[in-house]
Amino acid sequence: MTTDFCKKPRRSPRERIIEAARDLFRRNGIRGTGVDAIADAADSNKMTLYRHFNSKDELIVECLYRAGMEMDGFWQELEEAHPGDGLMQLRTWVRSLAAHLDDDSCHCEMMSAAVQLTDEDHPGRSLIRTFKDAQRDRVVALCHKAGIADAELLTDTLLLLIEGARATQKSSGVMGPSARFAEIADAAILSFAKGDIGIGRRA
Amino acid sequence: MTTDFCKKPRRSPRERIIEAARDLFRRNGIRGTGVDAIADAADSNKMTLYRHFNSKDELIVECLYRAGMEMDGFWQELEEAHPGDGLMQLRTWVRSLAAHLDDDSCHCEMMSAAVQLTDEDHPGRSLIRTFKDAQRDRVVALCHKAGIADAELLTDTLLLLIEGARATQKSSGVMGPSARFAEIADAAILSFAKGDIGIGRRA
DNA sequence: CGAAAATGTTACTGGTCGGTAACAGGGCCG
DNA sequence: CGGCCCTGTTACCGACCAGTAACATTTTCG
Repeated sequence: MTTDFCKKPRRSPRERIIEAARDLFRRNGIRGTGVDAIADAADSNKMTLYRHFNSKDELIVECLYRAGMEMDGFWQELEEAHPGDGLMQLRTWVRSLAAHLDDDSCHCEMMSAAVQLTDEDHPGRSLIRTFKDAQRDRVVALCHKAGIADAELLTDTLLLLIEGARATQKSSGVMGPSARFAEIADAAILSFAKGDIGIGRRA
Repeated sequence: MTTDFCKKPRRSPRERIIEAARDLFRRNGIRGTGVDAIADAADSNKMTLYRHFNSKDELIVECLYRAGMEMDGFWQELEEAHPGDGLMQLRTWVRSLAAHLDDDSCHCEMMSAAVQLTDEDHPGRSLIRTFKDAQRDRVVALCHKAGIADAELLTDTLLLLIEGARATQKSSGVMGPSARFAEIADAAILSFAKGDIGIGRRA
């Protein structure tokens, strides 16, 4: 029996493949990543990959699903951290997103996929759409709970700022407009919370 | 001599190739578009393409350059339409961008390219960066001329909203948050113009 | 242990990719 | 006219792509 004191129980090939795929998709793009490279990075092989996923597209969908689940988990953490305090959840959400804009590993898998999956019928597109709609509903509910008058308007304002921050970070770098995202978004939240019915528009 | 009453002087192969490339890049993505398809769509051939561009990457850069030039031309039109009136130029700019969010042919070539050109050293990336920096400077100058107190902050707010609207339109559709972009952005401009020093924050 | 299930290895297919060589027209201008 | 430059055509290259078949190995678990 060999010493196994440093043997970490390796995750299943399936998990390794998904994780490797997400990483490569982020770094090299979806179309720029071949299944061979994924299998290799996962320390597995192409056959095992195709035993778990009928096609590369199916793997793409699974990756997007995981990304969505992670976001759902984050929403849950926010609720547990500030139970019932919608305003605090909103502000913490924004602050946390802003923290990810500093490094280059921007986790905008949904947006990236939306740009790269040009086929209108790609199954990943409906998943993205469903996730985004659900996220919008959730933020609207949170705004309502926070006592925001026009919850939908603040929601759309924040969603535009967030996606804009992610996109701008990719094109203008970390010192571009996205550097002031936290400041701008938080000001918007506080403005609406104070009774405004739009950016700087008093009721 | 044949009747040439309907003979439109065809543009040069070079122009046709660039135009076809931009169209295909928009519709099928950069990596999803092959040079054969470009040459075919341009009603030309691959050899002529490679006589004008040493590589596909060089063609990509030219396409991005054209996109930037078109934007520059639009800024010029704005100045001519509302000479000296920075505030009006800003608002018209926003309104015009919003008008393009309704159809699916969203002209976010820069953002799309920034996502798809994953190679950090791709020559297109520096072009995008330079263009975005110049655009930011221009908007800042316009805000100053419009008498905005914190010109930089309004600029970054607008840039985030704009890029966010484009990105959101691709992931959430035309009925998503981008549908209210014009309303949100115009409110931000008016808020800053009224003396606010941030979204809803009075001096 | 022993069998079944999961995983790994090698080699292969047909197709597409970016890019090139050799050659054949075609319009323009002296 | 005759030469020249631009354009078009065909065929090809090596590399990579997604996906599969056949077989060997390891892991899991009754």
